[in-house]
Amino acid sequence: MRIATWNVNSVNSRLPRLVEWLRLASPDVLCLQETKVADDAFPAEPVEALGYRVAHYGQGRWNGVAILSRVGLDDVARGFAGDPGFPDGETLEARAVAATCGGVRLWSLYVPNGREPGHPHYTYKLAWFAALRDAVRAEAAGSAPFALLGDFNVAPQDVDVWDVAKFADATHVTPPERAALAQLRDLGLADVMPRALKGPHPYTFWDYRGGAFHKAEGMRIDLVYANPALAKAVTDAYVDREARKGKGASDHAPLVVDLSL
DNA sequence: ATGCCTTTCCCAGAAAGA
Repeated sequence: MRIATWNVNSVNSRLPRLVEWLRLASPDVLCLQETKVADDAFPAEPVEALGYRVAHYGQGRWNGVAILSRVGLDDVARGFAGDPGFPDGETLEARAVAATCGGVRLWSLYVPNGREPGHPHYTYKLAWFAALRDAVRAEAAGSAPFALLGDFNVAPQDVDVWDVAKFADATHVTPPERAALAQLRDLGLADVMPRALKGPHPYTFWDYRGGAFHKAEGMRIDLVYANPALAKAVTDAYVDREARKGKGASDHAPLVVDLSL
């Protein structure tokens, strides 16, 4: 079974590349983030033509997450209890969707950016992590394979950014954000470390600006956090940086995990 | 270096991303 996660930065803008990549990589399940469409505007037809079913949770201009599966799509959950919302609990954002696919429980996550330390969005990011942890605790502890996949918007370690000195006073590397990841791992989840297809670092994101991709100025912020039942089944994991090349690419590359369940 | 690019809203330029 092949599962994958990809922040596509607009599913409509990325549709030709998404269809091409589904054909090339042939994942059984693909988690998408930043679809940037409402549920009724998701371009399901070309995806369904390839044999996938779609669970989408979107809201239009921003955010939006989905799970595409050709091995079943059961018990879909949109959002989670305790989501703090932004700017308040009256305004929930479409950042989490879950489904059970072929007996594997998977969450597609788009963690809030945080903008800058001390910003209300940063406070929201940390609260969102804490609520997510509580919401998935029981599923993670079960005997069935389980994983959180998506754009976590945190680089777990200094080696996960191209130059940590450039991130002084910036989000994605602060101790509270990394502590939020550690608290997820404390649920018994393991960071499924991908191999890089080129170079030493399995980055998953390169900014559009300044030729970052060609200068290898990337970040590993798209992650797969797996419980023991899933982690022990991993046979391979890699970042498909080919998908970041050329015109019309997302600023994120897909992260692929192969399982022998 | 207060940007660099890309996307959305929708047609002008702001907001957001990370």
